[in-house]
Amino acid sequence: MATIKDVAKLAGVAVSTASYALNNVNKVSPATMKKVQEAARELNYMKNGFASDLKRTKTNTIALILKDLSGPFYSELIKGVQEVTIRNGYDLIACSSVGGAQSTAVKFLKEKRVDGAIILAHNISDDIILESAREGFPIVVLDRKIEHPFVFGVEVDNFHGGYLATEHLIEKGHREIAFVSGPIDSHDNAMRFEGYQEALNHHGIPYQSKWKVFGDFTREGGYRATKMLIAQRDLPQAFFYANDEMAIGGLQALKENKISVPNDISIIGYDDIQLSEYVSPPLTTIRQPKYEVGALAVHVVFQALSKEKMEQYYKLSTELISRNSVKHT
Amino acid sequence: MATIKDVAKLAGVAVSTASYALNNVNKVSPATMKKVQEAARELNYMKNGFASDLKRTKTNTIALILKDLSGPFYSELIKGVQEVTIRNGYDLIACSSVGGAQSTAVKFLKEKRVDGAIILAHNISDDIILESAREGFPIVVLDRKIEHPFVFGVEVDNFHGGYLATEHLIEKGHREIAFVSGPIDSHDNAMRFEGYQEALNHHGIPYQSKWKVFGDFTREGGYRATKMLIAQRDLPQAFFYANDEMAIGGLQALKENKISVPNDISIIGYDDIQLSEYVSPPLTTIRQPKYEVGALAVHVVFQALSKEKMEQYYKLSTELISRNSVKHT
DNA sequence: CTGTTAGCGCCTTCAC
DNA sequence: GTGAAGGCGCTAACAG
Repeated sequence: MATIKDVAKLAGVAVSTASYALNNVNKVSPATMKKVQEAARELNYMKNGFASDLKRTKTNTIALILKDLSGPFYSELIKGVQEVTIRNGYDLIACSSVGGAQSTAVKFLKEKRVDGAIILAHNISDDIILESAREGFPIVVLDRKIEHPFVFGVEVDNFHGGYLATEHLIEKGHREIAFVSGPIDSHDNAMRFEGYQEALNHHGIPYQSKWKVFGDFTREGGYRATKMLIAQRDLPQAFFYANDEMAIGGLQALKENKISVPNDISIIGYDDIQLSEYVSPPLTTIRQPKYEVGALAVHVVFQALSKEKMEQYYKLSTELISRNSVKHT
Repeated sequence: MATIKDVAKLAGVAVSTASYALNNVNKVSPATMKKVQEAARELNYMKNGFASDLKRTKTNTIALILKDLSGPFYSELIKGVQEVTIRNGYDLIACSSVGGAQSTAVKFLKEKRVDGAIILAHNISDDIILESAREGFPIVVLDRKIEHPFVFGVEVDNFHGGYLATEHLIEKGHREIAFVSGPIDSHDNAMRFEGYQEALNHHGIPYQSKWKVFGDFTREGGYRATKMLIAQRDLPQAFFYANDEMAIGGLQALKENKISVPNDISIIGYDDIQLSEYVSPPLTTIRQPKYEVGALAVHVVFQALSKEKMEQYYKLSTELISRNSVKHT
């Protein structure tokens, strides 16, 4: 690799001059400028990004940390993040947190390889975030609440979403409503569950723990949870799945047992992923403003970076999307 | 930010000792080890990743460059890349090429911020790749062919896939088969088209240019292309869409015009994206071994990095997935 | 085992 | 407008 030194030598100038010329600092004569640029081209010179970042103690890039880069769920969110990042002249890299403490994500968090981060990955511990955030390195978390002057939160109102979903089911005449839960360590899941309980409560329906089953946010999990309830021959009138993936798994289980949705049983999901519209029957669900979450999150990062005073915590609202998996009355 | 110097000072040792201790180099007594670690904890020390990369001239991370981070298509591919990368103790970052020459992707390519790259983004020009690849920085391209000692190719056999799809349609009794093309600058698309022509040819069916329409690889494009043909009131017996997204758009157009698939017309897609299975009718399509492509691509990067002698070019095969969008005869 | 020291490649005062 | 020199934070000889 050619370095700036080589370029300077070939062009017959000092390194500093070469640096100025290469960075278009208005300090060098057109003639030398040209000489340097030609030398650079000839040597196929490329600057070493690290060296310059090191010197400037600033990377101009922010990281988006996801549990799993390959999930279809994130699509819209990423788009929001990406657009705003680029519009601000920053670079965006995405990295995954698989591998926990050894993951790429943690490395980026701890080793000052980016200027800020957005996290949606509940396998990254609070501790790591707490340790990493600091002045000049703001972190925004999308799936939890952390008290720290340099960590901010952007969240959708999962409590209200859970409430909405449950109330919708109640309004359609259902009283025995199962809640298919995601992982217990998920804050989002917990809030949805609380919304569910509150709606039950508000409508005078006692909460019964037998109607809470676990599905782990995966399709497979939703399938199994549903099968289990079917096997017990004690079905509720409706299912509220804490996310769409599980609902789709549940749909499958129901179909295999010739239980018709929504005639025999109503189901509702959460997230409004793309598939939900295509599944049969199309899934009634709670839509989250994913794009907005992403866009706002980056926005917050930039605000923090420019040391503006601001809220620590933002909450976006959800919306019920009514399709055909809930009985019409 | 505390630096290693501060840690050394606080622990009362030399920087080198601190460095050794922090990196678990088997060279330092348990006592000093402990002292250093405590000092580090107390100062909330975090190493500066750049500085260490700079020194070692090696980053231990590879980049996956995609046209659009938010596309659902890449899911499986990313998984393949990710698993192999991690298994080799490397880090993976994904970045997008939106923005062309100013994109994050190009920056990473040119500025030696990673040790190798995998590219699936046809808006990155061949020139940039040619300029960037070099000894110690191998690049694997997934969507084109480039001659360069340090760029390698992994491709699925799109020619054969196109042939397979077309032949399937022909075997089901269709002779007038439209080809809904993706963007002209897409190499993948071109190969699929050639496969289509070859199959026609092989079965003695003359190719007619009126049956080639453009859909741009988007759902909207497939919808419009299909509408156009419908408006001309001169429909083929079957459609071969160069990807599933377009096929799904086409399905929509057909449905709106009360043209039944597969009774009135047969359609086949390409890619086997997740949605294809759920659409109605489920889409017959060509499956690409996406996971394998990803896994193989990283594998090639590592081989190149370890200077093994190897092929420049790999080709994986495709498979027909028969569902219900083609007439059964 | 521990300390001293020379850079990695680049940017940026500071003199000229 | 240009050049010399210091240093960003870290690693890895090398010497003790």
